[in-house]
Amino acid sequence: MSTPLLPTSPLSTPSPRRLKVTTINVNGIRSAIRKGFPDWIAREQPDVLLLQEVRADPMPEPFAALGYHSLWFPAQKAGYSGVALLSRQPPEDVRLGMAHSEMDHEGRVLSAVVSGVRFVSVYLPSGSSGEERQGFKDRMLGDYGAWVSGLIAQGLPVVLGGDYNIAHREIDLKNWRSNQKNSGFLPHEREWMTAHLGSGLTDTHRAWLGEEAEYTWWSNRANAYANNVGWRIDYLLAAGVNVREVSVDRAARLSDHAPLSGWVEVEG
Amino acid sequence: MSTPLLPTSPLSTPSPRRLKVTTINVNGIRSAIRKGFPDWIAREQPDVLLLQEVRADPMPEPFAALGYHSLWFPAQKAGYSGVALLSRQPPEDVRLGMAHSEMDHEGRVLSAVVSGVRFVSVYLPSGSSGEERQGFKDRMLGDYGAWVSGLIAQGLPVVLGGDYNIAHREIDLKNWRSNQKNSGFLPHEREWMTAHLGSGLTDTHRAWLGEEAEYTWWSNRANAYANNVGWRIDYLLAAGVNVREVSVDRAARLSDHAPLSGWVEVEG
DNA sequence: CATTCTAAG
DNA sequence: CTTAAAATG
Repeated sequence: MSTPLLPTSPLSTPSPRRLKVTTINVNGIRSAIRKGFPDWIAREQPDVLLLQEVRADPMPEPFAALGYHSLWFPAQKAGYSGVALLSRQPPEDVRLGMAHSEMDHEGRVLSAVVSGVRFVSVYLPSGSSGEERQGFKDRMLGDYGAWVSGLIAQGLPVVLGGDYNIAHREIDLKNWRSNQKNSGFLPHEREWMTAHLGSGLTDTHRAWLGEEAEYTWWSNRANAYANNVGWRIDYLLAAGVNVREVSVDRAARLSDHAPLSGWVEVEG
Repeated sequence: MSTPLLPTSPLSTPSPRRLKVTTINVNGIRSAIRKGFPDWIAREQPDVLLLQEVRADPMPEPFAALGYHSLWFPAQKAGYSGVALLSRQPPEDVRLGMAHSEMDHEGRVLSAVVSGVRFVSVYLPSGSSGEERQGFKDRMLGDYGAWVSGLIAQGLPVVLGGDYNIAHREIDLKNWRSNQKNSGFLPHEREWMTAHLGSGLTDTHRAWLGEEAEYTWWSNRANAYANNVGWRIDYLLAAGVNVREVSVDRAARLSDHAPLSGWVEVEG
């Protein structure tokens, strides 16, 4: 993972040619740790981890022992939301939040530069608890989309990983017909997602895996996981950089979401 | 457990000559059920069960299937306190509470007559969370003591079972020296207990088992149970009736308290 | 259905 | 340390 083939300036940190990135909604970092998250990390060796719904205050820390720097942006309300970023290399130009009081009070966006790529961990609101939160979600989509456009315009390659709480297309959930009026598959949410991708982002999962139905989240109710009644609501989106070998680890069972990983090709 | 040896009037319910009574602080009836309380009941076959800290709203009901009538007196605050009485025979002259708004809002006393004996399930307040609750406990001790005296004066035999949150004597807790300033072993609490017993009640545990150190509660902290660092704060007290074969089932592990049982000798 | 936090003991 | 409930997903 170091770069023995290329000369590096004496002062620069040795940079890998490619970085493995994983995004996962952990639905409580404590729960994920109990379910073997540290072992999973030791096995999979991601260079960058983007976590959502950390829901811990304070953040538990078995990650330093695994060799990671860690950034953590909790919600103001204890036990709710919160995102984190773990990286093997020291993160640079760290930004906690997106300079948006409503999003930032709920700990929904955190970003930092690793190996010249800006990584973003994002957890977009759920609208499933009712009208009020759906309205909030809708407003946040607009503001977040604009913020991402601005980020891309800054010129650095960008990798966004997180839980968008939106399935984009019919292929992205098991029962699309019965969910057309449910939050997460509403027509305007899908249209927003199309526009978001249109702002210069690649849906790397689709780009690598093609038109296969593959999900990243299964409800805890009924037997959704066993019956593979799932939704693809977690994304790894990229601008100005290639992400290859994208994969969903359906078997991990670290939370109700599956980890989504890929290899980011960085400048040597 | 029926009374084949004595003639009964045709209209009366057949009465056993003696009743097995058990008192236990279940620290959450749902938790106790998970830990095998129904099996314990099926094995031990108590005729009357006096439960404290039921902490359920609504009361779960696997007890009808075991052949029990059930009475339940919850606190106003969900998930807090609450007492219950289960009996094989239909309970008579049921009294929910002790006509004392503070005690009754917290679901601390419930009583009913079974086989001519008045059984009381009582959960006296803990003072361990601070001054305010200690003050409350102290006031309740006075009022409860007076209420019991009145009950005894009514002439029916009385069996009181419950969590008093007081260890009476030095023999009643492992570390009496270090606990002399802690709620549950304060001098004035111990004196109240002496006076309470003096109002005509027998501490049936001591009467049957003598001066052996035996506890009914072990803190969940540290390794109190394994090290038998316990307190005797649960009692089976009797007035006007004999209770024999009193025993503590230390091995039951249905909650942080042990069930305390005895045989009540009733009129045939 | 699963999670964390809370209050309480 | 353990519990039940609350809020949230």
